[in-house]
Amino acid sequence: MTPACASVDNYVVNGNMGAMMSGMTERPYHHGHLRAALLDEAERTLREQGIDALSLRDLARQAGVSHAAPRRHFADRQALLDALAEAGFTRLGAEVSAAIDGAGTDYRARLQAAATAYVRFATADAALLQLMFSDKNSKALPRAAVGLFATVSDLIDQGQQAGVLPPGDPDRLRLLLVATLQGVAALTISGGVARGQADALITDAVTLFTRGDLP
Amino acid sequence: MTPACASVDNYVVNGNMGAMMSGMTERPYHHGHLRAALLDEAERTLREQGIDALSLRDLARQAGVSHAAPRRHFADRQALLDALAEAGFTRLGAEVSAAIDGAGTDYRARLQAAATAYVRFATADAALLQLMFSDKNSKALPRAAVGLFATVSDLIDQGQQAGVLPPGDPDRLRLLLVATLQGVAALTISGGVARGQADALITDAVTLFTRGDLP
DNA sequence: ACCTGAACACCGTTCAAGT
DNA sequence: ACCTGAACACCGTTCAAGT
Repeated sequence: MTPACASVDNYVVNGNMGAMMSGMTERPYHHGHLRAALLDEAERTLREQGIDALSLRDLARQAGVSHAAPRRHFADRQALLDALAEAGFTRLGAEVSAAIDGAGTDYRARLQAAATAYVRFATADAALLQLMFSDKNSKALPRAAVGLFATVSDLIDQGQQAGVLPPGDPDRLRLLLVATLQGVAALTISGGVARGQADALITDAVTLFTRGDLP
Repeated sequence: MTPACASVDNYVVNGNMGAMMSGMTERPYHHGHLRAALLDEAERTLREQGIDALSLRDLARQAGVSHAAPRRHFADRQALLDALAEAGFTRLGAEVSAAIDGAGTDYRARLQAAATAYVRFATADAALLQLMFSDKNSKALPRAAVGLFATVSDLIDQGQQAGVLPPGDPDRLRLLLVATLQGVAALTISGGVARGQADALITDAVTLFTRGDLP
């Protein structure tokens, strides 16, 4: 469930307020994992409570450090958000890639699997996806999204070579596909479409791109 | 600094005439237009500086009232954002509708005009569009977006009757079209595609939906 | 190198009181 | 009915100082 920060998990601060007020003198903390702990906790807060609930002071509190300590690892709040977005792109790219690899050889099935993985990520981490596509990291986006775009590009190439996708500039087709997936995700997140409708939308999009007959 | 409140011309003062003095008086503000002035200024701040720069206290300051005065008209910050989103949907619906009406009789031209109007709105008011499709107003969305959805539904019906759009469930086709436009807008806003690319993307989307040949 | 504690300016929200 | 002023709790950011 929680990616990143895998090998080092021995600190386990089950942070709650009163536990470290007084009494036992547990202060060996230099903490050691502060950066990873902050990112981990931030990702969960983002998922469970949205971006408005994400506060540097609160994260520091939950990590058991002073409110100024995060400054060593993130210059400001935006730097933390940028790091979250970057990690999000890496994970999204990996999940889409894994979905394609596990989808067998039929091209439509592979395309459908990629689209489904994308929308699943979007609904499970709506706030994160919105952060990833925020206009604030227009510069950081391409750097972290390279893997995802490469995966989709390969998918486009395969489809065109197999004659299942329409011919034409593969870059434009890739952008259109990503845009469509992003739009389906956005509408699903915003409540414009329900869950079952989302699956139908994905199917329709795949059908449209592969020039099949819409139902 | 500026008095703002310029484009407000159809508010109605219900039985509060005593507060409005004839002649130009600068000071005796009960203000009279506070709600409209706040919305006006908020929309501009949103456009020019983004949602993070939108503060109730700042809006009150610019309107020349105390920081607690907005409370009379908006229960909290979220209520203001909801009102902005609702007004946004109304305006977006009107602009798309006008674009279609002014696009002549050729169906592809009408579809292209609608798509262009949508993306133009999205790039001109990026923060507002993100607000409109935020997951926070999942309930308020359908109410205000009805006009827009009806316009797009009409467009779908025309296309299917003319045989230019593929047959099938018009509701699903409408969702797919809106999702595609939303995705193109999102990618354009986030900097994933440039301006000229956006136009090409729109053209490709229209071509795909109308089953023409992609370039 | 990493972290603390105090300080500053700002914010949203509440509420008694003014007019 | 509409608005003010003070108050509260919270926030991001900065900086001298601790270890």
